[in-house]
Amino acid sequence: MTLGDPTESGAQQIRDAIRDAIVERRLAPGTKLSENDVGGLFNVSRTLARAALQALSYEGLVSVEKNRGAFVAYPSPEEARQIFAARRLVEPGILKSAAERITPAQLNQLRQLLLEEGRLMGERGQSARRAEIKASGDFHLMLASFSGNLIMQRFMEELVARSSLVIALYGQSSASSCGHSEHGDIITALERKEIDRACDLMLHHIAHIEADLDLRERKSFGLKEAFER
Amino acid sequence: MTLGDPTESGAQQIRDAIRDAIVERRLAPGTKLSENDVGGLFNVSRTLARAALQALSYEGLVSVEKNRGAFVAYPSPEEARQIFAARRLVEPGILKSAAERITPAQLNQLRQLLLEEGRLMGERGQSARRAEIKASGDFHLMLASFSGNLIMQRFMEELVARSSLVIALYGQSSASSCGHSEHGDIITALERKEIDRACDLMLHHIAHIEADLDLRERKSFGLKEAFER
DNA sequence: ATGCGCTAAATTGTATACAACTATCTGCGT
DNA sequence: ACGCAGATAGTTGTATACAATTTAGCGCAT
Repeated sequence: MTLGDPTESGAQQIRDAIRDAIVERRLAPGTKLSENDVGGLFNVSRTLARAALQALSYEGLVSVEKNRGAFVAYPSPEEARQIFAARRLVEPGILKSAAERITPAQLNQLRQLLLEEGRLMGERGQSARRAEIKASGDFHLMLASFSGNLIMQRFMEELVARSSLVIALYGQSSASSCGHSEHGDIITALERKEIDRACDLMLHHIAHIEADLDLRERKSFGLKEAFER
Repeated sequence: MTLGDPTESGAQQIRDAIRDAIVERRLAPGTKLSENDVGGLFNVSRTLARAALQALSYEGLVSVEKNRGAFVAYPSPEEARQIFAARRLVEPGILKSAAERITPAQLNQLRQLLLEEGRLMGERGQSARRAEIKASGDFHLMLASFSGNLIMQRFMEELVARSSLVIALYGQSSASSCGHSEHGDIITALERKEIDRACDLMLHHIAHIEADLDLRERKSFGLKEAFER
């Protein structure tokens, strides 16, 4: 996706690794992320670990409490509501912008992603489930990248990542696959240039995801288990 | 010296101070911000200076180049266009959300801000001009805060701050005062519960600001600027 | 002068050291 | 057993030290 810097700095790599772990739910909300442990895991000093955690806090994925340390964010129900309100507010506009400039090749990319998503839906197991979560988010991110607006793209990356946290906390297990057919419907509307309909479908899609939320407790992996393979 | 929020860490204070300086145009785009200088200015070590600069880079106000240091962001014309595209995409939704929950007291706050803005417009001098810029941005930020969505509020803070940079670079001098009456029109529409009209006015307002920009590629500095620092 | 290669100075990248704070444990008194 | 003061260990906050890289300066050949 972003091929700006060929060499990602140390802290950025760590940030990305932890973010993936959070988004793919290997790290549960509320998990403590001590600077020593993080640094130890990646064989770097606390300096870089700390920088990575700070970066994640700017994205809303980690909350750092003064003199107490960093934790995987544990969004409140109100926060969750605001995250989805933001998505409802923003995604139709992104979709519209993307629809105006989308190419057949890009439509094909979306179809391909949908296929992959469907394939993963059929499989069982934690790892397939994680990949499915990621693919589902990637659909929205790909649309954002097609909008041609890097700022909105980055904002969507933040919203999708935080949504994953919310779903991890409050989502019901069967919910995540619900969106699949809706993704397909949106693509179809895009192919037919029915932009308003696509926006409408998107709004309903987001509403459906949100409607499936409910309070729920999840058990967490420890930090070490999340990264050892 | 400052007996502010004790939870605000040193790095955050420095970040806020530098951000204010950038938004109020006391620091010109492209200005080098060396960690030593920043630390020296605030009597802290490079550690905190670096953290503050990193934070600002996440907000898009500072660009850090690997092994080269941090500079006040110098948004390209394309970046400028995307910033305003993002605002057009987002602000109508924010306005709508705010309109649905706004109270008479809050409408009054907006009126008050408008008054202050008008007062500053009359004055001359750099400092009044900076205050005017700030007040103009505060109008949009206040609306965002009335939307009740903290995430959108933070996003708008970023967009308004970056807009200030863009206007500093590409704005024509007489332009910034244009928006004043439009702010008033939007408030009036809000008072009359004409939400769609308010959104329309907002879109035109943003378009007007953008239309006043001279988005020509200024790839190279003038010779004078290139050597002074 | 202009351009090139080299050395020296300055700046950033990362690790370590120390200070400040928090959390945990211990031992005592009740 | 319970609660609490104080010691102890562990964690974070900040400063400093060292390594890696860039930038600036200088001499030299063309």
